[in-house]
Amino acid sequence: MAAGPSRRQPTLDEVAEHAGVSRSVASRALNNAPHVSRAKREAVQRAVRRLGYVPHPAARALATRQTGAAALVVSGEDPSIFADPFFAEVIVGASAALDEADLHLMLCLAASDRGRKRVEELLRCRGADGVMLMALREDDPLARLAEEADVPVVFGGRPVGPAPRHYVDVDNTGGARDATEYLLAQGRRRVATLCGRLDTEAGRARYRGYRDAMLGAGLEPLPPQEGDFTEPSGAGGMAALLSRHADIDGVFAANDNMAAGALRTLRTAGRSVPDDIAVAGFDDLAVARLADPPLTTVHQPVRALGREMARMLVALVDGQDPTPLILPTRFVVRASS
Amino acid sequence: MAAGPSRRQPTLDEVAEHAGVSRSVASRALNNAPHVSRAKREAVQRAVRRLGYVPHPAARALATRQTGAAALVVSGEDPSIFADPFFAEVIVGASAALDEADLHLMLCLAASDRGRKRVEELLRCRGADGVMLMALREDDPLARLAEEADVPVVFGGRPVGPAPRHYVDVDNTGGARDATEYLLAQGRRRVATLCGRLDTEAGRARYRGYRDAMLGAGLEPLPPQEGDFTEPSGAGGMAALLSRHADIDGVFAANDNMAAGALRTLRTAGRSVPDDIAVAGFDDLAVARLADPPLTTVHQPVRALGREMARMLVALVDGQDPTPLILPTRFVVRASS
DNA sequence: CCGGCATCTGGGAGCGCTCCCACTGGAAGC
DNA sequence: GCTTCCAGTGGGAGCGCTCCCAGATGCCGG
Repeated sequence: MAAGPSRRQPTLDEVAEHAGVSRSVASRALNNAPHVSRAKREAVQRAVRRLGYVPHPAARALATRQTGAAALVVSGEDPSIFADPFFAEVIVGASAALDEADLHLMLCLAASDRGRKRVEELLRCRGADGVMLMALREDDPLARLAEEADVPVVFGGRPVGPAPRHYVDVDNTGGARDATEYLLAQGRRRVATLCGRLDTEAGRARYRGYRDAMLGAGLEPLPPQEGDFTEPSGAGGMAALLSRHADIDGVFAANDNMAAGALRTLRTAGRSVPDDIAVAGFDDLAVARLADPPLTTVHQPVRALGREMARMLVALVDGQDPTPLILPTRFVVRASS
Repeated sequence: MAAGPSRRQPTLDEVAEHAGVSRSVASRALNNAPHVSRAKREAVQRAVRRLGYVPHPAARALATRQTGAAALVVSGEDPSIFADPFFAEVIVGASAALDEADLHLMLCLAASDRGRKRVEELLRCRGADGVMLMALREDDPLARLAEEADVPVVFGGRPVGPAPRHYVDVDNTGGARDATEYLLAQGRRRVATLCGRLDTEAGRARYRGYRDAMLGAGLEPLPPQEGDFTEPSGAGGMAALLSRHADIDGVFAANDNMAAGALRTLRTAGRSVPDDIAVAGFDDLAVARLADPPLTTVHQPVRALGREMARMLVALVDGQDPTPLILPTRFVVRASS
């Protein structure tokens, strides 16, 4: 804005003219392509600097059929799901990796119908060179659309159902098993789980980990108390759990939010943590450290998840065929167990 | 992917041919422009559906000189700044408002040098129809670049220095004053502040609010203990404060993260909250409720902030000249005071 | 001394869209 | 009856870039 002389941006033709070369040569020089003499290459570079030339992305996109952008789509009918700091970390990782590949990041919160429609268009018209898909639920129409679209797609977290060709996930089952086994090793016997949405693969996989650990110890798994990965659902779930099984002495929550909710309910109920009941979570985001007591939890490398999704997408865009990636989790003991 | 027949997307010419009209008519029909007979308009719509036509964004962008996207730039040398849930909320709000205007959201974390350079390019080549700028610090080069760029710019939170033409902010000073006055009204007399970065306007404004309240009560403001809006800086700052002024009985922290850090330090130091020391924060994000004790804090409408930034930007893109907007805060009393 | 080859070079044809403009024909105005 | 007008129409010229290809130049070996 300002009193800025709103003069048109210089075009490649003008650069070429100033450098005394043809448009073709200027273009080649700009893209570090061969077949340009040293002298002309430098002349072009000088002209670029002098004129403050910046290539027009749309023109380039039209000619190359590449947009120079990757999209991160977060599904879910409620936009609040995105407020989970989990996604912020994913974005930090993805953004860094995309920066390295000189790709811009488009963020699509496919919450409203309108939002979903726009994502659909994006997929079909190649509005981005590639798409990262997250937080899909069972039968999410986005999954089918993505598979059909003629665009590289990477899933962040396996969707429910058959595994897609390209995805990055963390070892949900292993992490949940580790956590539950730890609780059992501490001598807890009545261990329940506040599981996450069972229409997500993460929710299911973490529940499987809990169940496997229980069965492995010769114990009967308690029926899952399902929540939606939010703090209130953890608090409510914990209350339900207490009323059904007054004698539980351990809880594995499918994420830290829910574990924090459980802590709140337990505090209200006068149960002491970890003396009466041990609590373990999953994620190891900021809330785990801030909770009182600090949460024993399964650390998942969220930033790396974002980074690896982006890298896989870049590889895909480059015509490679990367294999799915499962990132390891790390069990972290704090005061809640 | 799949076995998808990677056949080219249909073009507008093909739609026109199928509908038995010229490209011009098809274009007009598509854009709901006048001068198209009802019959042909419908014929075009049918052809669009039959062929599954989606306009090519780059071609459209090249012809109209509009990209159909708005960028949200978050500055800061450390990408972790973005992990603050504050930004997630801003994004939810902005995303919803942009959806309504049919604009895509590009997210730029201008952390690395590379990232900043790419933002600069974005600004100069009109890679987006408008730009929202957040988290600028004093003398941030992005501010100057944005002012010079021939692109609508909206600041999220006033930057330090002269007010820009277009910005949305919250009433930082008023909120901070409310909080401090409340502490004073409770009978606290030695009230300190854990202020935020003083090279940001939010940090300064909240400190001013604290200072004004103290002076208004005839008390001498304590020298600000500066932090960087993170939990650790709140914890460390609180420790420093305690060692310098053992007798303080109230603390206003410039945000909830720092207040949470303060709570942690106070717990360790054996000071009871709110009995020995009352604590108030700013933001009212999730952490405020989760803290123990839950935080008395200044609620700021973060999602609305994002929404209004986006709306202001849309207005700007539409050629209007909106005036700056200051959103009100709301003081929320919880157990920490 | 000339064909052959590698390196440069620039003209031109797109990429898929919008939009200006010149043209048509029928309704309205005198 | 004629002009005047305007909704409706399609041709064509861009938008700014890439990339193919034909031509030009220099240098080698035969």
